[in-house]
Amino acid sequence: MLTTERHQLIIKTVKNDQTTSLKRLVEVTGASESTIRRDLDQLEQQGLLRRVHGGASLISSASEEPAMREKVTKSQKEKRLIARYASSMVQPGDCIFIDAGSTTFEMIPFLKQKDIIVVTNGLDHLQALTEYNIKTYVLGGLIKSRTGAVVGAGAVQNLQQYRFDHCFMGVNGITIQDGYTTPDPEEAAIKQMTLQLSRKRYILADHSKFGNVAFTKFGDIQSAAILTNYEGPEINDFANKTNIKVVTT
Amino acid sequence: MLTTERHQLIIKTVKNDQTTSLKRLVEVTGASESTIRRDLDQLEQQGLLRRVHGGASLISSASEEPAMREKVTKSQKEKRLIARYASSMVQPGDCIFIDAGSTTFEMIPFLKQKDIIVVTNGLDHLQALTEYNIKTYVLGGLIKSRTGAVVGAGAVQNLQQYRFDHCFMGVNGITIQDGYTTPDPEEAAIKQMTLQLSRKRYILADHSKFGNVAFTKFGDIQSAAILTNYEGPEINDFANKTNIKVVTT
DNA sequence: ACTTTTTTGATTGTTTTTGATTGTTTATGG
DNA sequence: CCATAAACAATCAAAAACAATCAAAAAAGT
Repeated sequence: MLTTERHQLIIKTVKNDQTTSLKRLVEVTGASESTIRRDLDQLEQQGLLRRVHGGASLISSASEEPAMREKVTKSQKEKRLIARYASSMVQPGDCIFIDAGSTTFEMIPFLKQKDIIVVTNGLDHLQALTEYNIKTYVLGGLIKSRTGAVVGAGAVQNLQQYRFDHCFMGVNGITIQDGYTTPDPEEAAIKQMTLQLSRKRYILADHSKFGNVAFTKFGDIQSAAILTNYEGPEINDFANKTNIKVVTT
Repeated sequence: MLTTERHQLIIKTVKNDQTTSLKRLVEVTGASESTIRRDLDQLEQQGLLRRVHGGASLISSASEEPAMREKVTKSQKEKRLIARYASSMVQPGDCIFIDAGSTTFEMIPFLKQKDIIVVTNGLDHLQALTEYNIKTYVLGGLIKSRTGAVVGAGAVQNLQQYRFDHCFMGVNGITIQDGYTTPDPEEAAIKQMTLQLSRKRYILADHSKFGNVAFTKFGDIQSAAILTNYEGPEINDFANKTNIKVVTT
């Protein structure tokens, strides 16, 4: 049986039974426990079901959109890999900031049951965070409708009441010369302030971000550590300036 | 039987019987007393039922708080009618506060192209507001995952930087004696502060809210105008205390 | 045909869940 | 008020489920 076939079968079974035991899935598919566990991990990552002790259940909310969830793109896989590594930096009890953006969004499933406090300016993140029962604060301020991010002077001010163990930021451009850059000055202001308020600072950037320069700079290279999957030759130049972790698997 | 399944079964049984003995739950689920006790602990923690000596009962009505998605379909037509009238109070250029909750949510489509600024503490409102291209500020603070509302001390503080032409609030209970009440003290604090910051104050309440008293009071009857579809005889008593508009069509 | 990569299932030790047992608290009837 | 029984919380060891690891099998690439 093909992996994708098996995934389909699992989803179908869970949909049908509302909640299904791992043993039953082993029976239905004929695969081993290990394989089913791996499958459930993946399917949960894709938001198609929820793992529970002993099996799997439907996603709690009625927001099940079987066809809506598109297939995982390549860049999404890269982002998820980086996000997974980033999440491993987070320890129980930490207070962290998660920036708006698609890369940082991928961190959320990996933060489940970490017993942490999250502050974010990404509206898309909120639903996911609360669904995973993660204690979440939203930054107050103007909503930039195009990106679903909270920005503006009020947001910067609101931010200053918090202090973070870690912050995880997205970025649009990284070069040695120009540091970290992003198109929107409003969002840059948030990022800049967040960097100041955090003990440990991480930039999440897939390979496509390297060598680009966007409109607004929000930090020098050395102002944060870089988590990436970029393996180009210039990596060493960056490594001389700051911590950089290349995530490959 | 999976833990999740058993939890579902317990909730279903309690909902059905209003109050259930531990022994009965042992029979129904086939689990041991110890397990059921642990389950009840957890479910009580989640606010889904209340433990009593010998078993469990439904959450008492005063602090009951139906989850958001249950509320939506209930008496949506009534709410929409009230919400439409409420929206007609809003003039171009106004800055308004829209409270979290299903009734106020219905206002949003009627605010399209009004050229206004909206502040809200309802996460569910945000997506709708931005979709209608309404300039929106979100209140910063802790997210209460059950209702999707922003609450907490930070939120109250954050609120104080704003002043509103109008505020539109939901409510759980209205009586002459006890004024406006709501189950959650945290949300009540937000409502109370909002009332202070607004020039014109409106409570949106369908008929089911009249005569109820919830746990926390956030205002006297005269502290806001009431918009409702309730046509009972006591309406005149309320009318003596405050402005009340009965929306019928 | 051979190497490399991916997938799979078995095995490991660890964590979570469970039911029995303990002694303590609470309700109730005399 | 006391005695008694039921309900309770706390503890513990067994069982189930788990994540992590590894080598074999399958698939893909050369």
